[in-house]
Amino acid sequence: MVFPNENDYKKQLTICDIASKAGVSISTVSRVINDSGLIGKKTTLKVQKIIEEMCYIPNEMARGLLRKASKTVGLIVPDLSNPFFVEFIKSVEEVVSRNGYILSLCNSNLNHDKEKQYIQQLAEKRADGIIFISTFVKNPEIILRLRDQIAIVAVQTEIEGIDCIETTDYLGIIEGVQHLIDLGHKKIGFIYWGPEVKATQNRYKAFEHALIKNGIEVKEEYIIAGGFTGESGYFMTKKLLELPDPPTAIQAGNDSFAFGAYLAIMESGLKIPDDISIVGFDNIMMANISNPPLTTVSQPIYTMGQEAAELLIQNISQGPKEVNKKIVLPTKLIVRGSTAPPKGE
Amino acid sequence: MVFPNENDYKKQLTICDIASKAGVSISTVSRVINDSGLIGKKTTLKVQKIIEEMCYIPNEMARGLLRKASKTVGLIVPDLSNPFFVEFIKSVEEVVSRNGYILSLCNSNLNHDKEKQYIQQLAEKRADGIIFISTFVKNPEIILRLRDQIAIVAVQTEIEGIDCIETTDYLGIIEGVQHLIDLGHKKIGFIYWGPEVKATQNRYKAFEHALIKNGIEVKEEYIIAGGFTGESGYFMTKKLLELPDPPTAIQAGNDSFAFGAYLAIMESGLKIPDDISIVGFDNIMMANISNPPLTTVSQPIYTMGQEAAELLIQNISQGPKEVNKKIVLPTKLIVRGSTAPPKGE
DNA sequence: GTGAAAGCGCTAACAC
DNA sequence: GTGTTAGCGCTTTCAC
Repeated sequence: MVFPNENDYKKQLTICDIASKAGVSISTVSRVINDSGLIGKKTTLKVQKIIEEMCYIPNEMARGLLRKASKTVGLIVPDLSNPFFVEFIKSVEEVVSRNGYILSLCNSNLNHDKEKQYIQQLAEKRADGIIFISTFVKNPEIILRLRDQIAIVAVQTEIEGIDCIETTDYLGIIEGVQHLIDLGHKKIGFIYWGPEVKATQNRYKAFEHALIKNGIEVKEEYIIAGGFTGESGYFMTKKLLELPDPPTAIQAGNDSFAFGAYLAIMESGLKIPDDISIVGFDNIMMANISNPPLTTVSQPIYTMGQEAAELLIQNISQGPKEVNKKIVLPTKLIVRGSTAPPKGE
Repeated sequence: MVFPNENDYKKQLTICDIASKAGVSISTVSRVINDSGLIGKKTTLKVQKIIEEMCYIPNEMARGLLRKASKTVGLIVPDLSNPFFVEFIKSVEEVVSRNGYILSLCNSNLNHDKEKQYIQQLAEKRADGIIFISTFVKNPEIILRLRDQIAIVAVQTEIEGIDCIETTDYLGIIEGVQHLIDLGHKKIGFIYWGPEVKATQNRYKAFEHALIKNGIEVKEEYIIAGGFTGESGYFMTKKLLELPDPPTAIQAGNDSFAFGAYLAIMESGLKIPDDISIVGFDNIMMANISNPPLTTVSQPIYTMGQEAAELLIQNISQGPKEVNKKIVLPTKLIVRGSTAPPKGE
């Protein structure tokens, strides 16, 4: 180690060093840094020059302690291997950083304990706000209690008393399934995360709804839950294909699963959409460039991130409100090349 | 607003509240929280119960001010739309969070000013460490100066005096290009970020080297730089295809560009690999499931992230060392379906 | 215009 | 075992 004394490393310049070097008081330096406009031009210039020369960097922790703000917002996502969340992160990061905040990224991996631990950590760090997307939230009380200290926005996760960004995903799934039915499909599979995740539970109900509305029996073996990793779309589809009477079409709970399905189908020697049709959900970038291009239900990913971040920042500056806000964004079916009538029609 | 007085919101419980409620001193509470083992069982239990009941959350900013540690590490990436970086982030996040740190994600978008601003912000927050990957780093002095205060690890970016994680990417590109040459290609295009980014500059040199070694002329019009957004692979390839005598094969600087190339080629009605061969670089997940599967040079993405994070954490606890460490990880050509001999061979 | 001084919430000697 | 006290680096009244 370069420094024999552990404390020499980490010895940082403080406002006092600048003050004494400049021959002024620390309050003067502080005022210059925060350009309060109260300090004379000459002093200001002198202090600024010394700060520059000595490479002084203000300590945001000390500042934050006093101001009760950390200029940090946390973002808790369930799965980094799903491009949908990455595009969401990207748009949140953009807004947040433009407003001077830094993003703390927390990947819960759909693990409830990890999620809880992250919330605790963010609270200890006194994050100014937290955005959740598609989470478990088994214990909403934890979040509700934080609400008085930390601004919170939930995306695709309805929590009583918390502002949220939703989409018309219920209708979206119905549209997707209806498209399949209109093409002539009757044996339709559904692959999704599972009922534990609020965001997808809703989509399952929509799937059921669409079938029932069209007088099609809901077959339990066509519904596969439990996709908690990146490749689960692949495994869920394999299960579907191994069925004695496999479905002729699959509605996926998200595009990531749809592409997992692509792989399983390619492997089994079947052709999309000739042998089997696929409808995705989200409309991630890849949906457009895959082969065949994916028919999917689009969600306005970019707008969702933007709205979430803007709402959060607004909440940070205004404190908790009495009525909680809910923004609903539209979904839309986009027909591309992965859907066709079933064979023999 | 719920709270008429702005200060009531944000009023947080402190160690003092707990102490007075428990009828002990604040140091006792502090000791219980940090389970120093010095406090009697009965007192410990009593204090813990009160902390639980009152939902007290320690203030990490106050703690950090004293301990000179923020339990935060920053990660600066150039482009979130490239899956390579996302996989990298994922593996860094995993290691970092397992060690009790929180990840501050900074997307520079290959913008030099933004990168600089992020570094400043992370320094102000007193991040315990920073990981850079494939950055500009126009002014290494800034980083070098921070080195005494903040642990730093650079990935695919050599900076004098900074620990780094490299791969044999020079050899990797040579292997990729050699594969193309061995197949019979002589007209080979190269699409990459550009010479400003150190990580890719190196790959360009390797490309040149491979051609020269085989006695093939380096044609300037076959080398396209300037891919700074997600879709640039697409645009760069279009330029290549519009040439009067277009290349029969393309070596891409990364897989993201390779898939942009796929799109441009599909659009122009050509077939991969029949009409044109593509070699990627990175071996992102998608390379395996694309159609055709992408021949590419793999980098051990997951290991790179892991090694970077572990090295950083080690540096954090040990302080700067005299000799800087350099870890070199292997690349490997993976031949899949996107390469074939040129037409008419 | 500028300085002195009182904390922000916490940890860690140092006492007893 | 537990309490007292002195700061960590900064902002912000309140003086002058």
